[in-house]
Amino acid sequence: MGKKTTIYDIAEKLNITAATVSRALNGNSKISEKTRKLVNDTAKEMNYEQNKLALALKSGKSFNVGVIVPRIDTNFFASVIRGIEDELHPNGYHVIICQTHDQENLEIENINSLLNAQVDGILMSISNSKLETNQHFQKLLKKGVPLIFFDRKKDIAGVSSVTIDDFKGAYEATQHLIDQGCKRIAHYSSNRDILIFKNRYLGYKQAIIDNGLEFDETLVIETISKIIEGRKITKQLLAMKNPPDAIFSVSDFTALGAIEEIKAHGLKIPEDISVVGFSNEPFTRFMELSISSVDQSPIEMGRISAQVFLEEANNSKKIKSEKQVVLSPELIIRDSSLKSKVLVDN
Amino acid sequence: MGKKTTIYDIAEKLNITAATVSRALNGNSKISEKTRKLVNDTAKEMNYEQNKLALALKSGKSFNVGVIVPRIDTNFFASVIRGIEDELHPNGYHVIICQTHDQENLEIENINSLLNAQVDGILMSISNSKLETNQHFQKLLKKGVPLIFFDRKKDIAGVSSVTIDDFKGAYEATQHLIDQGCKRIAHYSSNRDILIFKNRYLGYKQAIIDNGLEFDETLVIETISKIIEGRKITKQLLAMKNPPDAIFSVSDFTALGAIEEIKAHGLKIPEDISVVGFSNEPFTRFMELSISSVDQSPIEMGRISAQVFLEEANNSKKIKSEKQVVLSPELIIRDSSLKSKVLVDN
DNA sequence: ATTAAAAATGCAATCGATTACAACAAAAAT
DNA sequence: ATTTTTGTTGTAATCGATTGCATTTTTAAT
Repeated sequence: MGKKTTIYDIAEKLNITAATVSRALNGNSKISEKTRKLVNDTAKEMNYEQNKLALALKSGKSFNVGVIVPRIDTNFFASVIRGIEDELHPNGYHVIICQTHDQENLEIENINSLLNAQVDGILMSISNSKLETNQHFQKLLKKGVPLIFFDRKKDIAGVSSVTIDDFKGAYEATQHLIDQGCKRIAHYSSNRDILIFKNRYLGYKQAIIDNGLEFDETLVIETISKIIEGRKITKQLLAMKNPPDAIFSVSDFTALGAIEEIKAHGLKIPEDISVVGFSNEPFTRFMELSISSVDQSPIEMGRISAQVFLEEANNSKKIKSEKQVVLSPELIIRDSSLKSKVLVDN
Repeated sequence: MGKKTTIYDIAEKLNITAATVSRALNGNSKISEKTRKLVNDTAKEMNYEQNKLALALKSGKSFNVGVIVPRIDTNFFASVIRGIEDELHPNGYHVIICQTHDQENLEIENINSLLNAQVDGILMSISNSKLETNQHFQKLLKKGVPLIFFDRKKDIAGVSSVTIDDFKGAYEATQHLIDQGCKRIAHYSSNRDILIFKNRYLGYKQAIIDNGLEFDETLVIETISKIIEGRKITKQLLAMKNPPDAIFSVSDFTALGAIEEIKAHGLKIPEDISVVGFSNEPFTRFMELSISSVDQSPIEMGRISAQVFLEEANNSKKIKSEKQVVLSPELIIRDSSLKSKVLVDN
């Protein structure tokens, strides 16, 4: 079992001091070319590897960052994490993943746990809960640990964020439906205490108003992102005396449920009812009837979040920079909402 | 900015030694009830939090484990990681994620990097490459760092693994196709240097032979897990003078490509050609034409991998236990391969 | 050949917690 | 009252790397 070699081992072998070895290895101070080469060579020869823990203890930096998401096994979050990883890894950082399962107590636990692990920063998407406390975030700020929100953010002074322009995404999706001739557009929403869902609602509403259509609050339904829920509420809508001729959903999953239910009723998509989802989950692309959706470029979101973190981490601690990056969403028009192919092809 | 309080701060305030504080906090030695309570109370009062880095340096344990996967943004790996997380987190461990992008050099880099970060163990699925070196794994073993393979494993003495019975999964899938009356079953394979793909191939072959069908090597095609590749090779197969009447693919993605291509040729599924995939990716379930597939229970796989790690980590280091856990796959029969619904419903 | 200036290296403390071992106190045994 | 035992706490080293300051060596200048 190979005991790890330390700088002391190298020092001993070379009859010099660990301090010299350290400096030589780091190329920092003024060390003679001769000993520098000597040290580097013997280090290689002895298979020396810097002990990051000792470094971390001394410097107070662990080169670990925490990432907290509701769950990891959805394409969106997995992709964001991938983006973060891709950006951070070349910079020597490692990513520690935590899941909240959308429970705020787990969110608090995770933050404490990561803090305890001495992470250099935390990137997170807040959990879906109505609790109003910000204590755990304040704790981070007080300790000077960089905190970056992505996607699901909260407006907190001193906290940077990377999101997409949800208002715009929703506005464009709705405008697109209107352009297709739709007049009664339903909106499948979610917990509007969370900014992204609120903004999507507002974007939808504004597009309706700007186009001189009637805004009907009964067509706005708050639900959760599950296929079965999409079916349920669609069934209810279709039973109305005056059912909608389009659906704009904040979730691809409820959009899928809607499509299933609409088909089950023998109605045609997009002719009778057009559907647009949100998130551009992979499955929307290769369905038999592909689903229009709003892309959030999750990998990009992850990369940028990581960049924002790196900036804050490298900044002189004094300057509390707060950066709000807003990415542009991209409406992906597919079968489920495209009535007039000719118009687009031209 | 709250400077973290250390055991020295507590010691100073209480006019005792840091050693005593440490002992009191850990409840280990024989410390008088009085001082123990006193220490614990003031610790709480001063918001003391143990510095894990110092502990890690002293003990050599970081309570971090590394997880290496080809990529994180696929449902299978994301789900495995979720299982690992769910199991490890309650035990005080954190998970550090690395991706290889299926490049062996990155695999080696990641291992070194994790080793450098002093992880207490590594759980991984090997990268898809034909390189024959095991040096980086041997290095881990030599250092006594527990290594656990999941899904994509290699047979290395001293390394535990958690996989599914790929042979069985493939055998059952093929048997199912035969039961449906298929006689010429193609097999979309992948790099068979990787055990899981080799075993799926063998399971497929055995089922063919056991049922007295002709085994035709030209129907076995090695490819990579992409929709477009599935389309390509399917196009070739359909151009044969004697095309297959079924396809068993080691990947849901190539299976999807096959389905697209078959439809494009005006053939019917499953009547003309039946299709079964592998992995039970979420999209297979809610396609218009749902795809039969073999479920690998990824979350379970992750959980068990984590459990195996915990056992090894807690074992007296001397005993080099090697554990091979094999989970049972589950064939999920859906539209793409079910010709005779009546038979099943009865 | 001396001395001043510059370059290279050593010394020792530090980061925060743990733990043999020593030392002291209090209680028990003689 | 003295010794032994037991129970508590202190001392100091350790984990591995970094770094301000002191010291030595080398080079340049007089």
